[in-house]
Amino acid sequence: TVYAYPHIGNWFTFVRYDLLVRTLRASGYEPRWVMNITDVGHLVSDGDEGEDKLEKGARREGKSAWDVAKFYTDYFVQGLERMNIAAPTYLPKATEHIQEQIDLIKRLEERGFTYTISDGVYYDTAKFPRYADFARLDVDEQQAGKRVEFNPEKRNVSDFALWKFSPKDQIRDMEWNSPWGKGFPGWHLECSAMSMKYLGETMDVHAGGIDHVPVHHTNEIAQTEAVTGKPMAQCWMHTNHITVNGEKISKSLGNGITLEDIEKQGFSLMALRLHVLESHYRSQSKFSWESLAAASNRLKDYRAMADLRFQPATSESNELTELDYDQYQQDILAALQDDLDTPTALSILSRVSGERTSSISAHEQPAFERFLQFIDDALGLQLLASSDATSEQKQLIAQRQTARDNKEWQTSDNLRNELGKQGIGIRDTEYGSIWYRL
RNA sequence: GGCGCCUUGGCGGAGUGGUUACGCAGAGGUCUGCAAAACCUUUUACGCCGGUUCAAUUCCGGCAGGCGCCUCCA
Repeated sequence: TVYAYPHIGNWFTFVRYDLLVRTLRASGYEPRWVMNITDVGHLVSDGDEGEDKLEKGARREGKSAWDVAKFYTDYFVQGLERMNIAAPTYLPKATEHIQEQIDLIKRLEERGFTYTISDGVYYDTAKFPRYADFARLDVDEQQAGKRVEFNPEKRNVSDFALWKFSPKDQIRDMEWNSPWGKGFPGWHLECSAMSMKYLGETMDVHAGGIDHVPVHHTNEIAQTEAVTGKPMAQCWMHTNHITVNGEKISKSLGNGITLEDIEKQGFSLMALRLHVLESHYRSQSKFSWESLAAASNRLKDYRAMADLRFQPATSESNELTELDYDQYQQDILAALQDDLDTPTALSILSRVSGERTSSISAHEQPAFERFLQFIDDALGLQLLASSDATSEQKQLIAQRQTARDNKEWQTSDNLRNELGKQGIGIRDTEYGSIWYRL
């Protein structure tokens, strides 16, 4: 929903979707990935009756709802790129599929699943007997109105709006004509309408946050399956949430850390990405600056390993034990294919980086580079994004070596400092001087 | 009130009925012109109480604590 800046909890989830796509690709599939943009507001009851998040956001920022949606949509798409999340095949917008949504309501209406009350057209969940099954809901025991005022016109507590009428005394930025009156679609509707358009009546995998199980996904299923009579998805993937200081992230708690905050603290977004992979998507995991720093250091090791491809390779005659990179690759892929077990995948990668700290052999270089390419494809850590040291820097390294050979320590240290200013560190190993990025 | 989840070493985080997860951090050492890095060694685990079992962190029950959902939310 594009009404505000996404926080890191959102990005955790998006990275996990990305891992699914990358794992499928590494396994020989070419998934069609649809990520829908909710650019028409949901109903809220933050005490502002008749307003929704987008309209509210617009008023807050002194713009129209359309401007707000566009602004945050653009920001979101850029964020996907910044986090190195594979580009979805389709990014359909709810506002561009109003007709499809109206058509879906018509089909539901024909089948007798709808009824109209003063503020909109509703879905009668009692007409869909399997309604509570998906989330194992105990609808009768759920306390209606405990947190939100219950609309007494609704037939059942769990009934939800398919089409909301615009308030009589108000002109909304976003509203459309429909057979039932001027208004706007309920927010569960777009997912059913757009998924059927782009993925057919049954999709292979439907992903989403764990929080959506009881309401949103339940409602999606009710809408879609009432019309198709087929399962909406073969498989559901629900990502758990992260907590910050033991609490969930929410705007009201003011702990919504953004990508900008991450960078402001001096961390790269790839460090954040690695941090996401360190926990399993089903687990509720914790975010802290300390653990992000740990991930950042870990990434530095991986990068130093990747940069070995620029260093002088050792001859084949030395004692460096050859590694079976293909085997490591297979093991990592197997871990990912096992319910996206990224923690295990990383433990294998760390084993390799622990073995390759100073040098690689000329003989294994091609396999090593294939391995790095696989890691970048599967995990998206951009290890191959770094470039070689410049020829000037390499010259300085050589000069320093000469100075050391002549025991001109002052000169040698000066050169090391100079390289350090350029972000290049030097380590003197048994294989010679190796540079790495500070 | 209803539904569900969690509790692992300094931090993060996997996993398993009997065998090192992994990462980060800490300590000591080797190496080094000095560093850095690397390498070696090292410290502390499975909330509490019962039960099942030859054996439980890993299964069962209870207790304590924490969290999530039942509003929009990743």
